[in-house]
Amino acid sequence: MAKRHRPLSDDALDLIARRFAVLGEPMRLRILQSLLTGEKPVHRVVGETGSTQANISRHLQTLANAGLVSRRKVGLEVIYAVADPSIFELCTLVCGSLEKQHTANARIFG
Amino acid sequence: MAKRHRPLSDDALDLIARRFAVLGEPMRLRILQSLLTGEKPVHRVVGETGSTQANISRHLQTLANAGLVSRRKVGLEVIYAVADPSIFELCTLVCGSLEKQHTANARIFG
DNA sequence: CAAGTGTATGCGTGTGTGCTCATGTAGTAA
DNA sequence: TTACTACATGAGCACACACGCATACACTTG
Repeated sequence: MAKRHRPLSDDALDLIARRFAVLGEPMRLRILQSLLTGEKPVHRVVGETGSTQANISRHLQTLANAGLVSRRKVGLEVIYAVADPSIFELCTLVCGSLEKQHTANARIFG
Repeated sequence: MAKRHRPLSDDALDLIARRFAVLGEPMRLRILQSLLTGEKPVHRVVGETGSTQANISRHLQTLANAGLVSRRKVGLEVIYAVADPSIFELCTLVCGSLEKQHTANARIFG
């Protein structure tokens, strides 16, 4: 621990930014939240998110390309699952930060 | 701790996604990395990032609107500083995840 | 006042991408 | 084979936004 940070290369920053960008779409977060309760086929994610099958399929592909979800074919269905649990740590961190901002604003404007 | 997660509302997911999106631009990460070594005026960030003054100014405004950096005017200069240290925890988490993916890929393709 | 420095912003452009509609592809079952 | 289900994908549209250029604004100094 307490490792001193050298500045990251531009390529590294591009990769990090890319991951953040993938998580920066509300629909994809909804998909991940749907997968939080367990792996499921596409049509179930479609049902839980209330979006189009085409749209969900594309977002799932984006998530899979980023290595955030895994793909497994079973008969007719393609079953997706969260492949990188760090996602939820990230969301938890952001939630905490947002709550802190909110209470700070409440102190100012409340 | 070990609080069970209720599903987040769509509004909450929008806020979280917004924060990820703000961090999802390489240039903004470079700006934050520049501010990592301490608060500094705009023109110094411009020098360290090698981008345009107009561009940096706009990105800094985006970061400030998201509450990630603070703004402080001193004479002619406007001095920005990181306002939310959780940013770096987020980046550290992502870095760890990316490294893990990389070594996994190395095992497969190496 | 005028001149110079440091930031912000209006405008136009190009690019990326989220969404929908329609169609294609794979697998199952009759 | 045909018919049906589950998923992927091509085409087109619309919108957001990163960027550069020029200009406006804020502040200091002469």
